Amino acid sequence: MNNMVMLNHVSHFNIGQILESGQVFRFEKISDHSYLLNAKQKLIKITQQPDSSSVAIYNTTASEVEEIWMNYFDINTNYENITATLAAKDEWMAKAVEFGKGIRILRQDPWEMLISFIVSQNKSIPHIKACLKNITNKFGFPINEVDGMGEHYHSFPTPKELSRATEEDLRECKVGFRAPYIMDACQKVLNGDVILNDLYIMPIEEAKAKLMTIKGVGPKVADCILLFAYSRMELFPTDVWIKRVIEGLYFEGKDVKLEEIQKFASEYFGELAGYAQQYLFFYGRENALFKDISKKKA
DNA sequence: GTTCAGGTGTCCA
DNA sequence: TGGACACCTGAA
Repeated sequence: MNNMVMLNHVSHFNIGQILESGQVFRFEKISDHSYLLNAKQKLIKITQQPDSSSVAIYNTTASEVEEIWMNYFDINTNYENITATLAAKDEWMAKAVEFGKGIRILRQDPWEMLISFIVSQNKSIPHIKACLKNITNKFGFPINEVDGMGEHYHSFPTPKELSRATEEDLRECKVGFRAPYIMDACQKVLNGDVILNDLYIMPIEEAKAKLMTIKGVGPKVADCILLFAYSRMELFPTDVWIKRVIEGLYFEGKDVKLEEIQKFASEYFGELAGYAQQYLFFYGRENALFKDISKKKA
């Protein structure tokens, strides 16, 4: 792959941690320090040596980096204050931040996040990735080939492209009972019931309610979309993993209602709740923290 | 064979 | 208003 652009002196950037923290699905690890990332209708390879502040992006140009990837990777946000503030909360946060200090919250495409997190419900991450690959292969258009990869990659289908899919088509992509949800999302976006670009400036509760008019979008999926596409950092998407971690760390392992966890996160982490969620999720999942709690309670 | 996975819609008290 | 329960699918 040619056309390499080097990013130098990037702090709080670890490509492995960024991609493995559960916010993005269309990537592959291709070697120890290299990842292939399919996003923004591009295919790039990213290579970063351990603990290096230099990041090599292949198959791109300086102007693309300026126009697309700087924003996508949120390079201009200074994570120094964010990590320092969160680490000062308590010793667990300090550990979580230290463990995932190279995490950044990406600025991804709202439509792709909408479909991705509809698919994500009640699925494991490898399965989510497989379903999204099926969908892109079937309904996206081919993008540039990669040397020696022997595989064609496809862009994420637009609402119009995906609206061609029948329920049967979608079930062939192994999305199961989520097929009608995807069709409803296509329809509401295409007919203007939900205008994704409007959500950037909409009050947070209104934006969330708007997303939840789509079938298959509940509070957790809406929070993920608003955090990972719209950078609404005050949100704290609460899934089974993060629920266990919060219960384990801050509620003595007791079963706590969703609302109570959200209330706690909002009061304790404030505007940084979304970042805290990412650090805790990554820390909790990589270390399988409190994985047994739900079993013991049952 | 059973259970569980980054939840949500539906039904019923 | 809130608590069960089912739901595609496939991996463990």
